[in-house]
Amino acid sequence: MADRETRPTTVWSRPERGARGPAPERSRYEITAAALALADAEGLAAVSMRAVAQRLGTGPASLYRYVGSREELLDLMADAVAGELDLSAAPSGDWLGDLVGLALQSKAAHTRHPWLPELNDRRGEVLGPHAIDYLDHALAVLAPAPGTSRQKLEAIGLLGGLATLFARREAMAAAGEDSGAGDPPAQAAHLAAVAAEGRHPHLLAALTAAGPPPVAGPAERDALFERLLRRLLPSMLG
Amino acid sequence: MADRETRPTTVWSRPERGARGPAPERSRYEITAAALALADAEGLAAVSMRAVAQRLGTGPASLYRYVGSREELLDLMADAVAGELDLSAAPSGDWLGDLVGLALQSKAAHTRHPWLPELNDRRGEVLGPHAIDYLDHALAVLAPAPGTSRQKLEAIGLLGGLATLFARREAMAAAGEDSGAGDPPAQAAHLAAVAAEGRHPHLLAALTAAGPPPVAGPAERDALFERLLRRLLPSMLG
DNA sequence: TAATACTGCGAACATCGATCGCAGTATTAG
DNA sequence: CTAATACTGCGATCGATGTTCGCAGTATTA
Repeated sequence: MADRETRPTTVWSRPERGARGPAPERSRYEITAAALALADAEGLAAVSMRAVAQRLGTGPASLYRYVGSREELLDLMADAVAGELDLSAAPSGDWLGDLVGLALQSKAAHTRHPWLPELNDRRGEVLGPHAIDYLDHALAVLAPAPGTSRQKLEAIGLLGGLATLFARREAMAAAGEDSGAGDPPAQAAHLAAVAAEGRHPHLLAALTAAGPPPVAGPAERDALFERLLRRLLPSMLG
Repeated sequence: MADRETRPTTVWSRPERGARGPAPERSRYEITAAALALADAEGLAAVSMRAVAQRLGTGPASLYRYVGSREELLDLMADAVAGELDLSAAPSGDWLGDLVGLALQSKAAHTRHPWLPELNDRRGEVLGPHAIDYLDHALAVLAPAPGTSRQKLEAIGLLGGLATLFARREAMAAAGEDSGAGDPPAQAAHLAAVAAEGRHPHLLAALTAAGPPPVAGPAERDALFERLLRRLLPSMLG
């Protein structure tokens, strides 16, 4: 009559191992690390249960003793990245500066793990322990700031989104011509060809005037990001 | 000796149909429309070649006469949404106002098609004809604005990213409690439980103080978005 | 009229996430 | 000490997915 275990919902609400049988030969951590390495090396699509299993020298079915599904593994990966952030610095009182520091760290994490946006786009994202630590830390930083709790939570959420956005744009700029394009040689050539047809005069002008290489160093990029945040955040917490 | 057709690269660089055989029974447009309807109704994951084919009353293999791969179909979908934007209004001279108008349209499109971010997160996104029209239009709007062509292209790109970001946040807020969570009941309960353990005092305080429902209407949301843009864009084109 | 280049599409393949069930092992109960 | 229990590892397998092959039929070209 017990209705079939409706759902423990998240990885973290289920115990890592039972208390009865033999000791597990692997751990969630080990599996998550393998998945992270795979994603960093070959992209998120390369993180298949089979590939992760092979990397650990076992069969795909074995992984399901540790994670309930691939989705759960992705949740673990996201939380592992959240755990990479350094929250050890105590709030300094300069909440804006502290928050900007968090944002820069977050942006750096996205640069380290370009597959993060793809991960976060899944609906119903789950907050793991590290993400919760981050949230609490950010709220601690914001304690001396004005604004309601709801405003602060929204500001923190927006902060993460902006870090993602800027990291993505910087990655694109680094990979060649910008303007929303992807592959520099092919895409730029295609754009130029289309523009040359005459129906897009402004595009043509912009492309021919593009002239000098990007030259914007990472420090400049961070500066733009920081300026935006310093302007935006106070206006959200009035 | 011809090296195996390296790659026509995009859907649009390949002719829609050959000149020899029987007339195709369907068209790229028809297929794209079916895919769009499916995505709107059941999400992007529901857009499988089989599902699209079934919706058109044919077999999966037939679709490959129109698109080279599922990826190309996704490109077509993205460009179809770009085609939903109304670019008929000529630049008014108030470039900031015109640009904000474009951004609001873009945000609305993301609200209409919640699967758009998932689409755009694929690397190497390809600009179709509608996207190119949009780009040229935005550049036309920016003609009287200060700044280099590169700055303008970057501003336009950032604009799109911000529209995506805000649309996502609004969708989350509409779907229940915010704070970066997904499923309101389960996730909020889980958060509260964790916070109650005592190690996250600021989170606990924020959650218990959350009090009144969101109440922010869509007009207010648009206003926040617009304020941000009006402040940010001029500083990017100095 | 013959050659050609296309169209529609059933059948099939590789790969994916996930489940089942069995053999083996550690814990617990009596 | 023994039996019952609840776990672990994992080969075999399932259903779904994107994609390809090859054939029968059709319109265009020579």
